[in-house]
Amino acid sequence: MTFTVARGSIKRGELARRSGCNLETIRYYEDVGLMPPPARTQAGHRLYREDDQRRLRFILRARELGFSIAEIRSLLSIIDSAEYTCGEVYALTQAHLRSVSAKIADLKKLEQTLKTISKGCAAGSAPECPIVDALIAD
Amino acid sequence: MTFTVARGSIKRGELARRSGCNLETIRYYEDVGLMPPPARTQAGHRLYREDDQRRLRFILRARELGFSIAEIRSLLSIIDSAEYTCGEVYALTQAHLRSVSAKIADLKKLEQTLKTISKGCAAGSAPECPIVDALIAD
DNA sequence: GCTTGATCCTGTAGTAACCACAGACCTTAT
DNA sequence: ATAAGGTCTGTGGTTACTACAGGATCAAGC
Repeated sequence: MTFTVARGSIKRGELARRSGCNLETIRYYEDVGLMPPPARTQAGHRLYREDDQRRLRFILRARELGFSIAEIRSLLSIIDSAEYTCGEVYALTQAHLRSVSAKIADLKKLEQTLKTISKGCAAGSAPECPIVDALIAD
Repeated sequence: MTFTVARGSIKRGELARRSGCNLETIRYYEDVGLMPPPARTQAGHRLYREDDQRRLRFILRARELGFSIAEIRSLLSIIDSAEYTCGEVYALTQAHLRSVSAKIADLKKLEQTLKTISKGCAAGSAPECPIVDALIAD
């Protein structure tokens, strides 16, 4: 007896190839509840449809934009609710934007400090190092 | 029989309080080889001296500046070598500075993208969301 | 019908940099 | 003498994956 895979359905390896996602990561997203448990073949092989592919694309893009798994879970649960409003998605996006901006500000301060403490350094062969001094000082 | 703790030596809790470091983190830094195994009391309680405190301050400051444990290990091994030269420390610092600057650049691009995709959003109650569209689009 | 190589399955362990807890032991003060 | 608090060790949890190991299944060729 032969079973044919449902029209348009693909297995995990193919989904990984198409999305550029790591094979194991797809299973991970299923484990943490971002991807729904997919249909299976008789033998237990996962079968993904068009909308699974769209959902994975969404997740991957959101990750690229620095959203955490928890944030994406929130985004998806909003979107999954039959009648989501754009305002909720907007609010989450703005919150994330604020945290990104804050991180940039922090790193800039850090960059400045690193520049300052390395300024006094001749990078020479002398054992006196203003960088080390700056790191030890309180 | 009574043993008195060596003059100036303090135990882990006191070191944590003075440095602002978490108690367990001190043990962690010992485990990963940033802090040397300290002297112990008869009962096995750790005893830290002045230079241990300086070393911990160095580590904590370097962490604040975003150096990884591995980077700090390198810095410390340079400094620990009897005759280190300032040039080596300088090189590591510059490398770190470059990676910080790169991270800033990345985050700025991200910030820009987030601003762009949320610009078209009215944050209204309509179920059409340009943010979601942007996240799904490839 | 059978073999071979690719793909798939599951569960587990590893990564970075910690933090927190349990259960035992020690110290200090009353 | 005892109670409170500090310290010890080992282990498990966190985030977002990635990488196996060992076994089952699939597709193709002979």
